[in-house]
Amino acid sequence: MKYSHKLSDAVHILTFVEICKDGDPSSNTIASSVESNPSLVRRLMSLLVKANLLTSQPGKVATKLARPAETITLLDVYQAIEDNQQLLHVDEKTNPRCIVGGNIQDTLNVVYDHVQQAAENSMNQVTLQAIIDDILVRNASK
Amino acid sequence: MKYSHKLSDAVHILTFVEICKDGDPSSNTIASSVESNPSLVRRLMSLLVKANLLTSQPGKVATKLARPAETITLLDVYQAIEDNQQLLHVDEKTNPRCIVGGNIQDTLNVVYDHVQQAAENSMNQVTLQAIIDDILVRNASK
DNA sequence: TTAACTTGTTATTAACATAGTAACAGTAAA
DNA sequence: TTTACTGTTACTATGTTAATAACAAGTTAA
Repeated sequence: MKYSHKLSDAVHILTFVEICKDGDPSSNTIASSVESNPSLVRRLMSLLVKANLLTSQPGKVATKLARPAETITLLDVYQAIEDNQQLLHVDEKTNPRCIVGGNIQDTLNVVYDHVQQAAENSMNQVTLQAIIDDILVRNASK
Repeated sequence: MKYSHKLSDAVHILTFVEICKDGDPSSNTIASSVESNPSLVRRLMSLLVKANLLTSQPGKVATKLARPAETITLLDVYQAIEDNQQLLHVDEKTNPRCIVGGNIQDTLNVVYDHVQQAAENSMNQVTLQAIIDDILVRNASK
């Protein structure tokens, strides 16, 4: 798919768990909010648990944030979800016998790393709490 | 593809045209440096011409940069090549009747715009000339 | 003019990542 | 025991990109 929603859906899950913490944070309920299916949600939740952003108990509907929403950033979620964390990718198959083909990979890797750093810095400045607050404000002003 | 090489290949083309400007900038020659095929290269070149980064003449091997490499940035190439210019994408199919699903799209769009801006600022600071210089330095130190 | 080459474009196929779905073992609780 | 949930795996469907082929139109040289 051109438009990967994994990050957005993962943020959605975390947000839902916190905002509806007195409700029913089952994968079925969350899936109906994401308008996806429970299995997909569970797969993402599994990654979030492994990254220590969520806690859960097998067989029980007991999902909670593993730590306060103020301490979770968008970057945390990004790194938990995206197995390939690079936004830009070099072409790894260029002709090594050409001046350009033989060096451009290293050159672009450095450049792309800077772009990545800039994007990640931006992601690191957004907390889950800020996202939650914004959602609540938007909801209140409807 | 998970790893799109379009941007890298486009930079490769521009770099090749400039570095090998006294040589043969035909799509065949460039394709052998990119280790891709001439048709793919021509398609990318077509986009670069439309974006006023390259000039060419039908039927003639006469491809050149449309303007000095100092005035072309990675962002220019990115915007010329990537039809969808967003690096991150919101899930546009969330449940509007849920507090979270009904507001998270707007919330994330703002957040993602900031990330995009940070990435594009970084891309805008890299000129094609800087990339060319780096390639030449790397090549000289081999 | 012809022949060989190029660009620019379109169409088709192949490769592959992601979304969606189904299934099932294991756990918890009534 | 029955029900419901989690966590995981496998499979299918969908959609994007890479790769390839083909061809009209322009250029150059013989």
